[in-house]
Amino acid sequence: MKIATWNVNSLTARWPRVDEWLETESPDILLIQETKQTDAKFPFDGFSSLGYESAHYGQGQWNGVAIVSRHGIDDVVRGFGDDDPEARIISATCGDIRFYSCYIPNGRALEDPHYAYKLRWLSSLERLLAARPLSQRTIVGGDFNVAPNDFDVYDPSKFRGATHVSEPERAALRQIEATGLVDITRKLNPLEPCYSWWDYRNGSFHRGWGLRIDLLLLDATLAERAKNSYVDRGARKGEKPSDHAPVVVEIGD
DNA sequence: ATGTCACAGTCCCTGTGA
Repeated sequence: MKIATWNVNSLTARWPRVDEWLETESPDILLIQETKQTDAKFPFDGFSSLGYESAHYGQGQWNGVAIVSRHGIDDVVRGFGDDDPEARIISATCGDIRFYSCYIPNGRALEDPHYAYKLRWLSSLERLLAARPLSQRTIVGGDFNVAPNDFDVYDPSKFRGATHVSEPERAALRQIEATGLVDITRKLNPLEPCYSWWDYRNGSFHRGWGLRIDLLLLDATLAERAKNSYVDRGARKGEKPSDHAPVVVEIGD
């Protein structure tokens, strides 16, 4: 089983790259964030042509999350079931695994109301995941907009006082992991940074100025079966790339 | 370098978000 998560930064703008990537890499499941389109615009037929079923929680101009699967999609749930107006989480069962595709709020700045929203949102995610059945095989993937540790940041000195690295959001992420989930890319690559996002500005990608903020969290059973995990940096190159690269995990039977 | 990309509306530029 090959599973990937990818913030595509507009599926409308990125469809040629997503189409090409699915043809080349042929993952079993792709978790998508920032589709930035309504359900009416979502390319269900395009995914179908590639052999995938898909489910989308779209909003329009901003946000939007999806699950694309070669193994069926059942029991789709959009949002937390609270009053959150933004389309940032969709979950579904594909085969015998429950998948969650998440786009955590950016936060903007520590003093911005959006940062408080980010912390509330992470708390909602923790509650949701803490309530899952112990027997449920689970994969949570997405753009967390949190770099778990300083090793996940190309130059921590440039991020003092910024979002993505603050202790409250890192603590919130640890609480999520404490429900029984493993950050599989870091577990399997303790010595490689594995950055997944590079700012479009400043030539950041070519300078290696990245952050690891896109994560795949696996329950302990799946984590034991995981063989390798990597960032597909090639997808960040070339014509009209997203500012994020796909993060992949391969799981044995 | 405050250096780019994508979106919608004010609609071929500007403001917002990332």
